[in-house]
Amino acid sequence: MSKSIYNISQIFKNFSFSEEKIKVIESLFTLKQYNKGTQLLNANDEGDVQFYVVKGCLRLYHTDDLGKDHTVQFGIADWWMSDCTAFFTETKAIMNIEAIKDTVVYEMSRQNRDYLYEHIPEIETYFRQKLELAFAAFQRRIIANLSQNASDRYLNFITTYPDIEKCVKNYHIASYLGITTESLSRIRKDLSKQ
Amino acid sequence: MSKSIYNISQIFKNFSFSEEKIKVIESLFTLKQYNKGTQLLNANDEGDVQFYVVKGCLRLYHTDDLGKDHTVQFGIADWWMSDCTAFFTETKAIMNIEAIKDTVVYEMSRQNRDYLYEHIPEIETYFRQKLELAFAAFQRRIIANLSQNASDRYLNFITTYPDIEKCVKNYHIASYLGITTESLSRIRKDLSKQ
DNA sequence: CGAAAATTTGACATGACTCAACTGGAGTGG
DNA sequence: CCACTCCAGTTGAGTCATGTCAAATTTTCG
Repeated sequence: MSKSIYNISQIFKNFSFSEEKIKVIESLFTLKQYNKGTQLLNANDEGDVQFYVVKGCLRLYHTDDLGKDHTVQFGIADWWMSDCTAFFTETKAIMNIEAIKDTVVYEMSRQNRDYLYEHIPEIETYFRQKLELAFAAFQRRIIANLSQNASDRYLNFITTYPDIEKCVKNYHIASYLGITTESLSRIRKDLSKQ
Repeated sequence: MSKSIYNISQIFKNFSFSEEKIKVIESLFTLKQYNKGTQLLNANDEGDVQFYVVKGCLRLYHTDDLGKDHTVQFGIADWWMSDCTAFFTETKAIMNIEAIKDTVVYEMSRQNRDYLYEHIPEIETYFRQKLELAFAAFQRRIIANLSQNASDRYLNFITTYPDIEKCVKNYHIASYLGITTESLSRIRKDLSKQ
């Protein structure tokens, strides 16, 4: 059996699983490599897969009726990413996921997740904790969206997620902040004056 | 022992717990009644309590530097409510919770939650599922905030949460949508013309 | 009924958008 | 090494959605 340079156990580094359990988990995750620009999920697909980012950067976004993109989340190393409405409620995807850098992921199907929940209870604890932190972060994002102007949201973003800023184009940041690229450009100009 | 008209088992209606387990759970939840206008949580409090709304309506909101309120969530019957950043990361509260109607809740401390996770694994499944749905809803809320104008967000809100609309003042809705009460008033006027 | 709270209205200000044009850099090929 | 193209980012002028502030009106409730 060939040994990958990537290892499942890094995902569950806070849990000490036996070799045996690791093997079970390994058999239910699929390691994949996507080139920059590749779509991993499209609206109306079955959204029955979750992605764990090992390396690179993914973008989760919604395309509205006018064809405009709106970025919901970026995903870099050690983040999980999915259209949660589709994945959790077993409906078709309403969002898209694309690789905005060459990216290595582990994919896990909903079916395999259910199997793991049943056979390795710690997995449920792991995902419960991940969800708790992600949900708390989204509550804070809602507050930022409601209470800050575009300039403050931009500053908030680049200080909260400096690692993401390095990966993404300005037009991605604009789409995440809910502003146009032109506005972001003007904001950056104003900030650089001071 | 007096029998309350409220019952823990309604919370876990999808789980069939033994009488014994129900008793354990019951001993770890505190039934409380709050009058309209009461603060259940204030920023800088220990945010180590979660509220399950039995009846009434709660509002989770953030107060910014200028003293303005921004509503993160409303909670009506069968919803859980907390400052998740505080509750999950064991930090001080950054949000406030108030009763906007006379409200009956079950309170559960973080400590009691941990006890339950350890002794009744189904509880972890219950909260994992609740979190999944709540997180998916927040992903959709982010999309709405990014892609819709104020009028569409208002229509979206009142059709998605008609039960909440009945409970809350227009200025609460405005604060949830991220607009002023004056703007909401004008939006309602325009919509009523058609 | 009367006071306080909530909502509406008007006049004006402003932050962000739109559209179009322009700049600059990265790559490509002759 | 230059010319060309493509993509990302910037700039300018005008517009629009929403905010601000003050006042009027309506609703709620003791």
